[in-house]
Amino acid sequence: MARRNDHSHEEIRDMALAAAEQIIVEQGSDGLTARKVASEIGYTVGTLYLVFANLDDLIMHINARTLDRLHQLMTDGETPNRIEKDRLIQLGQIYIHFAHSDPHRWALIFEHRPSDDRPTPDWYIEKAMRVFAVVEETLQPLAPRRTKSELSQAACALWAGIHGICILGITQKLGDVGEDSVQELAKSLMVNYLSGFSNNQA
Amino acid sequence: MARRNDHSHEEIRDMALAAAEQIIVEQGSDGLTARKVASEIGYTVGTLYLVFANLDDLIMHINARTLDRLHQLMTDGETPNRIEKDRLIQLGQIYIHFAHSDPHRWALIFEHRPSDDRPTPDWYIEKAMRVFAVVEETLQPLAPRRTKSELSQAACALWAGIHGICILGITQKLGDVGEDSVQELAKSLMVNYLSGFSNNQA
DNA sequence: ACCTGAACACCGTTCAAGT
DNA sequence: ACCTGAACACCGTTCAAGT
Repeated sequence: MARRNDHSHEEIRDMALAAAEQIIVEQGSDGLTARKVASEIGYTVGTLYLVFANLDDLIMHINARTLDRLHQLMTDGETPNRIEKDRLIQLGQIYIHFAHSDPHRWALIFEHRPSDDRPTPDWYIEKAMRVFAVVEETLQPLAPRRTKSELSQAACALWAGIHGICILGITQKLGDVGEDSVQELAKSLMVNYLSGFSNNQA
Repeated sequence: MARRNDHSHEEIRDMALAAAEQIIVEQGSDGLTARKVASEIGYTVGTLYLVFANLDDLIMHINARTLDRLHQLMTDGETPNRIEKDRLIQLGQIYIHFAHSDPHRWALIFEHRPSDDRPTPDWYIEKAMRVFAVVEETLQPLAPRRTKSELSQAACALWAGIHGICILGITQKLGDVGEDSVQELAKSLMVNYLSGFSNNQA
């Protein structure tokens, strides 16, 4: 067989991504193999390598979609009149809920480590930054006298903190705690951190 | 060939762990395979399965050693006269420095996810708790009026926070920041969190 | 009794050869 | 031109068979 031309490369790409995402959601990253993705879309493995550089490339594109969805969730239902502090806490809640409701796709983002020879592409970094920027913008009104670099450091510390709680919670490294406990821990982190960050500004 | 009896199973176990750790340190977890470990100690793959249940079991034992070393680092050079707040910050520094100086072994602890059918053994959980207890004990004098459960929640939030910063720092998810920036972020997290946690107690 | 090594069921990745 | 499918170089894990 050969020369089927049933689908354009663009179409094959989208089909492969959709199939890969379904595998990830259902079985986690251990279940994702090139052969499975290929057979799911009715092509052979070789075809996948016509469309993606390798499996890492495919994973990166799944992660890009995941970041887009997360960004959507974080900016959706934005209620500008809300008190800023609540808005920040809400962002944390959204993140944690996202991680719990879609643990495999969420975990995939952090399982991927950039190798030395293939550095993270710019389009990917940009998507990651876009999510992060939401936090930074929300934090700003809460400490108006802080410099831009202080704010971005605070957003970093805070978000990494939420993320760490999420990880240890989901991977059960803190014992068998549910989403509610994780939410509480995150809230405690944010409230106490903000108390220091907002009050002690120049 | 067969029946060599050059080493007891105990000895083979130790040799295998040592060889595996060297591979991890030098090549990271991707480089760790049962065949490599076996050939490194002069036995065949099969022998490894006489001594470990599987590769996961072997990794768990490496992680146990890593946790022991981390605990050692955190309790070594304890200077009781030091101000408590500095001691806590020092713990954070030790953790971050540890992660940076031994990134592969550190990462291995968090790459391992407990599967449903093989839950984390008690002896492992105990070792993880022992590290965590150091944080909790150090935190206690800083907020003497907090309840035990508030303290343990705070230790959780704080430590998970440090850990999150560490992860995002080392895996370059915050851009290409060095150990110094990570240390600063962690310090910012601890100082601001403590400010809220100590001052707002009943 | 202790260990081997070959086998099984998989991988990611490549690329000559079919249509 | 487009895709195949067989090949290569690996995996983790098992277990009959050698000494």
